[in-house]
Amino acid sequence: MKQDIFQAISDPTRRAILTLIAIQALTPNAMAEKFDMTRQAVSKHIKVLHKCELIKPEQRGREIYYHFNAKKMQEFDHWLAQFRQNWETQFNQLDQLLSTIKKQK
Amino acid sequence: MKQDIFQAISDPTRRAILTLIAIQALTPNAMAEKFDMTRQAVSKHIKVLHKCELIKPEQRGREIYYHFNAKKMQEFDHWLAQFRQNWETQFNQLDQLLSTIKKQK
DNA sequence: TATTTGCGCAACTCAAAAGTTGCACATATA
DNA sequence: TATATGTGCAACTTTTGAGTTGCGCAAATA
Repeated sequence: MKQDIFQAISDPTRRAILTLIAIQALTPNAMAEKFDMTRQAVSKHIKVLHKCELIKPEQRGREIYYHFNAKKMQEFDHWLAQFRQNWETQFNQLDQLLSTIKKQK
Repeated sequence: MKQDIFQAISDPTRRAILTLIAIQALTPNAMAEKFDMTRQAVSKHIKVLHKCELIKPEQRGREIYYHFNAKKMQEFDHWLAQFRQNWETQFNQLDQLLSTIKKQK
């Protein structure tokens, strides 16, 4: 199994988990109650998120609270940076204009 | 097949395609030359990217130039926005402090 | 100590997705 | 017109991943 952050967020359940624990750390059982699936299924999603370090466990007795890891989430932000100029400047429109000119000649 | 931008971005080849065409529109053949796989395999990735509108085709004779659609990529940026406060403020540290206090009592 | 509870791990099933080969079709070019 | 080229589509195989059931272990509780 890959442990890639992009693969990790491709699943809707895992994105929901991240949204939940970004507000408050939760245990696997607490998460499972929110979704219509078994604890083990949620546990598998946690495993994926943990492997790629998007979440961090904190053991408290027999319970494990999973925390959101903002630092890792920033990697998405960095990856997106390469595309920012494509929407922050008129680059796109310029590109399209050039294409139109090429087509016409 | 889903046509979800998160699912589309989860594949490394598709991310590479996006990086390539964000700079310059390319034909499927031109893309396939960059990767160690058949044209048909690349074509399938293009189909996924096209379905979720991360890329836009432009027919020129028998060739098809695929353009990067920055507008769609912004949806990813917007999703990420919900987590920005988690790294832009001291929210995390505060959360950890509260947890520590809870543990101690 | 015995029982309950919270959790992770392993084996399994089933569905989805990645990649291949082969084909059809339209546009170029000889 | 005949041939080469660029592309998409369909059928197929193989791999991956989501979800289930069953188990074992450690911590809490009676």
